[in-house]
Amino acid sequence: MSIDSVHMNVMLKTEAIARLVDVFRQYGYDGTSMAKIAEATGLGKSSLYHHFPGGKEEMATAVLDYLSQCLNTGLLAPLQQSGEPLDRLRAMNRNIDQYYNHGQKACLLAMLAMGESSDRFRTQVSHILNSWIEAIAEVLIEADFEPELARQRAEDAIIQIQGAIILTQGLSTTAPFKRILNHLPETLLQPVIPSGLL
Amino acid sequence: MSIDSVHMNVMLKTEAIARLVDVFRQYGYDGTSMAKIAEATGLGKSSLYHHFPGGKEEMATAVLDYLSQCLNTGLLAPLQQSGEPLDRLRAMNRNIDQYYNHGQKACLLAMLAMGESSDRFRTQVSHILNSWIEAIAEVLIEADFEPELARQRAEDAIIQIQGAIILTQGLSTTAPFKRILNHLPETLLQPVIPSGLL
DNA sequence: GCTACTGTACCGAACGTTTGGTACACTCCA
DNA sequence: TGGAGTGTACCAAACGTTCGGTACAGTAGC
Repeated sequence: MSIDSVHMNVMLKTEAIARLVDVFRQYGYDGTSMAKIAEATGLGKSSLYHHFPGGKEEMATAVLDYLSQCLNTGLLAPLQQSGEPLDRLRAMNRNIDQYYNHGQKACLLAMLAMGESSDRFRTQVSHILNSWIEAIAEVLIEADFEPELARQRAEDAIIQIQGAIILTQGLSTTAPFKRILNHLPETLLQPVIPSGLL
Repeated sequence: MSIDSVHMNVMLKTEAIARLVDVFRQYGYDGTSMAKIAEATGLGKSSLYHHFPGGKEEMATAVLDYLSQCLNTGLLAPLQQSGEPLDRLRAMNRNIDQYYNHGQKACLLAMLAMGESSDRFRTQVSHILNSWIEAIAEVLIEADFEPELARQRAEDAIIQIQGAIILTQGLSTTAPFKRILNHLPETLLQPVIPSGLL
């Protein structure tokens, strides 16, 4: 096998995986049939089983791996650059808004975290969520928050993003998602209110 | 048909529906097969079609109707009673914590709001979510919040609950759900901070 | 009070279709 | 010429659904 063919394979396979992301997150694991997979990738069954001997489950696993990589390069990288914490959080938000199409696109993590198939992908889902949370928490720690509070607020960020997606889909309005995303950076960096003020 | 037999039928059918709630919210719409439905209800497949001529889709619809009724009697009723707003919100929270088993049980609304089957149940899901939001908003309006802000905070409550369920399932920890639920009543009633204080 | 009829609840078995997955011969390119 | 990749045909199993039929309670007519 030459270097070129290796590159070709990787290219084509990752492109197929990239197309599968949208299929799985639109229909869920059970709702995604081999017919839909074949149509989305333009590949026949035999080709699919050639690239993914493990079948449907391996495809979903590959999709999660791909998503984890996208998370690192697209979402977390901006967080780890230099600059004001507020600016870095806003950069992440722009990517989130684009990726989820203002909350109209379902979240694959949520689809696989809930439901029958949850056990199979629990490890991967948990890993991706933790990476995301920790990346946000580190920014908050840099902004002089206590590590414990930083972790809590980072979790809150994910909670609000995921919840906003559900509400956006359930109410067929992008308003909640946009509002949450707009407030998120300032909310995360909001100073702790001394209890004496209340 | 006698009165007794009517009552028998209604009883049995709603009991079947009650059992189906957990099946649908555990496996999702696509993941719920007629075999699982038959097992959960103790009825044969053909008997199910006697009660639900519309098949699987009618069963899911019935489950959503049942859930809407449960929401009104179990969650919203405490909100509409007399008493301090804070106490009423805490009463709702206790029911939520119990119903979702500390976030370990998936939310059927979320399962049906996302995914392939979303279009079929959009109307019902939207209606249930709106009822829930409006019930919370009314409590906040009674607590002297502006209607617009009350609606926003009520939406935030649902967002946080739904997001917390996802995170709880994704991370296999009930900690986020418990923390969110504990803070929720106070957060909802937290006075608006004059911008001059920041 | 007996009979015939009706409606409801339920079931086993089968329906046709789709599922995820396999076997194998073929092409293409190094 | 040999291995990677693909198209065709195929499989058993499961899918949601329908069929024909049984059991039984209630009702009406005689």
